[in-house]
Amino acid sequence: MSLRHALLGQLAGRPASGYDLTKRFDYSTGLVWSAKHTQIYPELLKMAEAGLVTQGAEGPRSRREYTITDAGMAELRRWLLEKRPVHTTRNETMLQAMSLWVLDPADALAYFEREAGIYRAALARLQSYDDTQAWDGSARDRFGRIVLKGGLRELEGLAVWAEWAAEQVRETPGE
Amino acid sequence: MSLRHALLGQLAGRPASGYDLTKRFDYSTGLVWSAKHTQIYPELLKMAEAGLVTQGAEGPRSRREYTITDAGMAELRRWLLEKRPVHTTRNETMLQAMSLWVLDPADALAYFEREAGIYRAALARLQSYDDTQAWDGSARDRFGRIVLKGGLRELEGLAVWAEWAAEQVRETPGE
DNA sequence: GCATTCATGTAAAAGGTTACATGATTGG
DNA sequence: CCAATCATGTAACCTTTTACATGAATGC
Repeated sequence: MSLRHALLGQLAGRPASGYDLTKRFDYSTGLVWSAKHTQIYPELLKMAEAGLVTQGAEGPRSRREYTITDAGMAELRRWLLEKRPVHTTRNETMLQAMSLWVLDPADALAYFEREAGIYRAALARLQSYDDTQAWDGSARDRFGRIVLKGGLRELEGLAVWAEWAAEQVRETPGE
Repeated sequence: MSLRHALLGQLAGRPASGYDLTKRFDYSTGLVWSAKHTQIYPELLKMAEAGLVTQGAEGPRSRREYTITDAGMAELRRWLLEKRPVHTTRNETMLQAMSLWVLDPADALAYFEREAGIYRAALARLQSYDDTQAWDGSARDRFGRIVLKGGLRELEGLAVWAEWAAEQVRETPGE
């Protein structure tokens, strides 16, 4: 139930609505975990039922802000201390890359070049997000920064890999 | 429907049984995509119905080998050429890392140290797999090697990141 | 003979995506 | 006034995991 804990982690910082949280899953949090609003709204309702969050007063356009409770904070801590993270990764680019030998080398080359471009663009986008962030020295900020640096490193690694892969295909075109 | 194409990609190299494929998802293929036998067996049956693979004669212990058909190869190529890979990643370690500021610094430090150890161990395991592989010069092998190098790079990046994160926590222990 | 590995499946539950649906507020 | 954005939700479907279930062959 990682989505629940992802939401608790966000709400531990400050109260937020489902809409706010959805937007965050589109950029900062989404770097690391993804979720759609169709999954977030029902989950927040269930979390309120379970007493992990409380619904505040309704704002304009029936905006509902959720605040984490003591029980919610306790559950978040329990998850961090007890639940070992799952390390299985899913990388659809690398999954496709494994099978590219069935294509013409020119198509495989185009594949890696396109992917390299996508990774470079994502890297540039995240870099500029990093640059525009006003980092205070709070603990929350420091850990946010640690994760962001991890994301930057990861994207750069993938970009370099895709570029190297393209080079490999270029160097050995025929069988 | 990535599982279906992951299986087609494997079968494009040589025929295999559900059991063989399951084992591969535990190490080589599993680096990039994961699946359990409970998902693989029904999927192979559906793929046979769809004419993408054919079931060979039964071996000992009702072992069933599947061979890719021309239609299966065509579908694999179509997927590689037309389906853009999904780039959303899920990294539960980084998801937890975002919230570690709610814990005592000592617990956060222990978290990163443990993760660094896990990544180093996974890296060593994959490195030795790489070393023991007898790479021929075939196209299939070359692309397999490209993906393996990508996996090594990724794991090393994560190990270095976790070590750096631990260092960050050590350097700024209090608020 | 017995433990391990090989080998295949089903069913229920959980997690996640896509399609559908609605309405309020803000800014130009 | 009108477009864009804010804001919330349901239902159907697909994907993935967990639990249950069974039996044959191999190696010691």
